[in-house]
Amino acid sequence: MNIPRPRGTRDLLHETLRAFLRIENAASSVFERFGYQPIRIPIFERAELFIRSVGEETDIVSKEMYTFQDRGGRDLTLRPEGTAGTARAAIENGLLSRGEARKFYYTGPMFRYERPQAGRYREFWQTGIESFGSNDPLIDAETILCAQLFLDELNIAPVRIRLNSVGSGERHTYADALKQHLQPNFENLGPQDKARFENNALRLLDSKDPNTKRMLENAPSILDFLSDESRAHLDAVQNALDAAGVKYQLDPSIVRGLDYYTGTVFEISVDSLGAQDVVVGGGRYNGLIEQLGGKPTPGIGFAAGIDRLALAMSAQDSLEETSPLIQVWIVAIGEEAKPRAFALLNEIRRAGMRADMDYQGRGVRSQLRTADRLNAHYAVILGEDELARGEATLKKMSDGTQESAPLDETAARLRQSVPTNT
RNA sequence: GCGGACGUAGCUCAGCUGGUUAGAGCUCCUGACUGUGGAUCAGGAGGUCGGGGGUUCGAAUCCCCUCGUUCGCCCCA
Repeated sequence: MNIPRPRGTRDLLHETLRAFLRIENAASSVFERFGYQPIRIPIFERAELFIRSVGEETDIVSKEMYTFQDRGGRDLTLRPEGTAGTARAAIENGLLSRGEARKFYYTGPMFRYERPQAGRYREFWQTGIESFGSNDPLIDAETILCAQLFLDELNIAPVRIRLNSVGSGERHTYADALKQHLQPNFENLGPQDKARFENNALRLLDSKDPNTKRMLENAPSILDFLSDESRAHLDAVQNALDAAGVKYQLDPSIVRGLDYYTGTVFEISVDSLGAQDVVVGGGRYNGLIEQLGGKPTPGIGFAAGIDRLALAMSAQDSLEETSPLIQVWIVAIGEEAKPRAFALLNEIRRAGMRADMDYQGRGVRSQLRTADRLNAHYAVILGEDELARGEATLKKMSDGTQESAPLDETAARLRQSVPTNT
């Protein structure tokens, strides 16, 4: 191949694309039931937006962003996630001035310069919701319910929901306590965990090093460091989830990587996926809007990975049969019949059916074979004989039966015979 | 960014320790069936053996580099 696609990008085709479209449809359907309205934001933003919101020290910003200068010398970044841009748009368009909570959902490609593997691409798709303006724990619970219904709608199961709270400022004092706990054994940590110890101690909690895990067994839990307010908020979220019958685990080791998270955080993973198994991640970000220059406004949301959901769907074989691409196939025989067949094709399409014909001058046999392969409901045969009678032959592909219809009634006849919902 | 595996036709793969024009199945096209699909049979099309370099009389096969995919780490959706 001469010019292959860039690493970590994909051409979406066939079943994969069908899965994507189904996921996007389920997303808007479910999200709108929860009162979210669609929003589309730029695919590139000023680099500064992500540095300020996601956090300069995070991996996403420090080594995974596609940042470039445009011809005017502006520093721009291909969006690595959707929350920052949505928050920016809400501020910029004055969407936060009304009293009630404002809810938005987005869908689109995101970009991160990571090492690709199954379920992780440099261009990947997310759909997500953001709710601004309320700090009610019920909104936290609702956000999780929304994610759950979304996954249910796609028949993705079983699913593991994990909940935690990182507090507002408490994560910092907790991180210090964690470091204090591990300090005596610092030399026993692996090189990777030593780096985490220095840069992002909370990350130690999901270390896979068995040695580190052992050292953490008696470590303090963030739950013990939450302020009364944070603790009460978390309790309220749990009560709401319990009341709604949601099965989840309280997991103090859940640490979200983006700096803007405060309080409630959660992740939903699917067992069938392997290493990249988190399909939904989200949480509360009460400081974000203010940080981006808006009035202090609480917020919460989640992002779902469409690529991973599609993988989970094929892994679970929950992709349903799709309707045939073509319902009616026109078979023209001979040069004189072609223009008339072409006109008839147009009428059939105008009558609302998916129809097509051969443009490669192939024989009757081949044309019918194509009709068969495309799973067309009908083949319409038009040759000298039919032209002479002013009729078309309608062949029902499922049983091979044929009937004749006057040319000017053919489209209407098909409209009645072709199954409507396919 | 780190470690491992893999890369032969559109797809799934074969090709023994390097040896003449690189194979099979499926798919596709044509015909048997001069205007009728799904079956069968016959023929055909389709390959820079991921790319580059090296070793050799000779490389799909051995070596190096590179690109890509994949598994794990990391990170995260």
